[in-house]
Amino acid sequence: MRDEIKKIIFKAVRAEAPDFSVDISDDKSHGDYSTNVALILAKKIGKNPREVAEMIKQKIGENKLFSKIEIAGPGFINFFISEKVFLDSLKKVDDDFGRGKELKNKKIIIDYTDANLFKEFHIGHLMSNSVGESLSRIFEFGGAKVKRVCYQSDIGLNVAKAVWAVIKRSKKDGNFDVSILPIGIFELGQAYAEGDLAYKNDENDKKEIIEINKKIYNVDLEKKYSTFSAEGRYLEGREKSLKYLENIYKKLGTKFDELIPESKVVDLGKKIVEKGLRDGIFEKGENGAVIFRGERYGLHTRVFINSEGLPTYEAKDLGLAEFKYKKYKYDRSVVVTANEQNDYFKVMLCAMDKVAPKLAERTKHIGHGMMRLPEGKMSSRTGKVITGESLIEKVEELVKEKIKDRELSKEEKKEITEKVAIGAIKYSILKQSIGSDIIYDFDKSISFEGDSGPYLQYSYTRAESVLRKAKVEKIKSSFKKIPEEITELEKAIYRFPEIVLQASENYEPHFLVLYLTELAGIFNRYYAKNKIVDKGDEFSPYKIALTNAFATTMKNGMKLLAINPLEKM
RNA sequence: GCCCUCGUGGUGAAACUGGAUAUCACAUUUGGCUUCGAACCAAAAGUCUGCAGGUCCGAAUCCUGCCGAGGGCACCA
Repeated sequence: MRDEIKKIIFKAVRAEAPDFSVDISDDKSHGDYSTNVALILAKKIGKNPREVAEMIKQKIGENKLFSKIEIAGPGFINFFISEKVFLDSLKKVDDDFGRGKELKNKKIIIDYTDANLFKEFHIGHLMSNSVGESLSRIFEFGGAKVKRVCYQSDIGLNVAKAVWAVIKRSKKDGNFDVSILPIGIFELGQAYAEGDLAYKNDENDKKEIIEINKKIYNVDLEKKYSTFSAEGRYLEGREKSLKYLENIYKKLGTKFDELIPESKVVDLGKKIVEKGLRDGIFEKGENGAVIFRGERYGLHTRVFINSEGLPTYEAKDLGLAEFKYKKYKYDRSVVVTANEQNDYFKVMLCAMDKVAPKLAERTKHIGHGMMRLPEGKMSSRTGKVITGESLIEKVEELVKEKIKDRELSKEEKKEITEKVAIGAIKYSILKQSIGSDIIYDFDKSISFEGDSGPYLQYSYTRAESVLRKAKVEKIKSSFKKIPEEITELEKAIYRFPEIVLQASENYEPHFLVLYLTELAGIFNRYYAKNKIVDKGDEFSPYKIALTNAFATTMKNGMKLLAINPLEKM
């Protein structure tokens, strides 16, 4: 509708059209949509805005889309949409309602979660996953072909540190002790912290870790190694980590098309940098490291190949981009990480722009906010983290407590517990704009009331419950008899496709969250005021149709957030 | 020291990217389940947007300067 109105205005003002906006009015008395075109145009041609608005209004004349056009305030033009428009759209609501075409035939590869093998899955990964999964679904709904990938670190100094500690722990008096095998995944997180500490504090340990790092770089994943070798320990831990992560992804509703291990892009990245070095894009710095002078572009210098001759994260990222492109020939590549990497990405993308401009052009980095503890930053280096799992478990406990007296089967309770908990967490992450941090305060950030995941789920469930009752009472939905005046609910449902588009264009799921929360509120108010299933009411079939449209819209929207709709809760 | 974010009722956020009377939720106070699910609804009170200037018909949003918080700045990812 917004575009429709824009077109109409364009037609009315001809070539004079300046850059103007058409907005959804937030105040009912200002109509459904409003535009500032007259204000901007007036400035340009030096006339009174209200006069200009009047002129435009005359030119638009009659249009069956609008029931009324008004000029208000300093010169806004307010459009009142005719009820027929809302009702026509209401009739079309189905599982595809909201589906767009703006990304039709576009191939998008999206990279998110990026958990590390040999480290625990912490809240940051949970955030990246929620954001990435939601964006993926939004892009798909907009018509894109989406490939979900997860770039997982399975190599590099961080891994070497963990492996070093694991080796140390599985030794007794200098020899490997079989009884200490195998290592649990929880120990891996601790192993990393331990290895990191040793790396900093002990020169000898540091040397050993660097040795291990080199060995890991040369591991052949297809080959078998002795369980007692560094390579063997490494492969075992790798296997365990992968399984552990797979479970979590499943619970969160993500199915990756491909898990790309860091080790796969190492050589590719190194080659790109070496070529760039010959072309003068990179240069040799102190100690023979290959660096990129970001200062030339207002950024900072970063090391791409370290003095040991090993590619760093930056080189690997170049390799990763090429790897992805070779495989998927994407039109757009989206990378979701925490915002602490924003500056890093600027430099890396700047370098990429020099060595592979086509890829850099198509790449978009999204830095999501970080989950912070009230007392400061979480760090896996110090072992001070909240794991994703422990958070989910904690929330599940609360849900269990809430539904313990409900008459539900054991299976139902299990499903509800899990889905409500995940929904609550996802909501709390997605409700604000992507870049801003969340202060992790357990009681406040994960809520079941008001602005919350369960609020959405509850409203949907309630609507479903009403529809079930309608079936029992044998009242069928119908648009034959429509009340004189339509309500806010019809209008709100109508807006859904525009909101989806807005979320897609801005890479911002929170627009959707805000909208769905409002939609749920409108339905709940409607529900409180109206008896929907009522044999004595001639409008009952229409109310049921409206409830049905609401439920479908809600379901479509929740799916885009990867929050599960529930029949019962 | 340099660079990048951000500062909005007591708390957490929003403001459709420069628009109309700054929204929403939590918490607080009050009212509503013999009637389709009260994880709900209704009502009250509470912010003129860190501070000081500037641009504009119009600023939470843009510019300048302070104050405060967070992040990043060569061999971690």
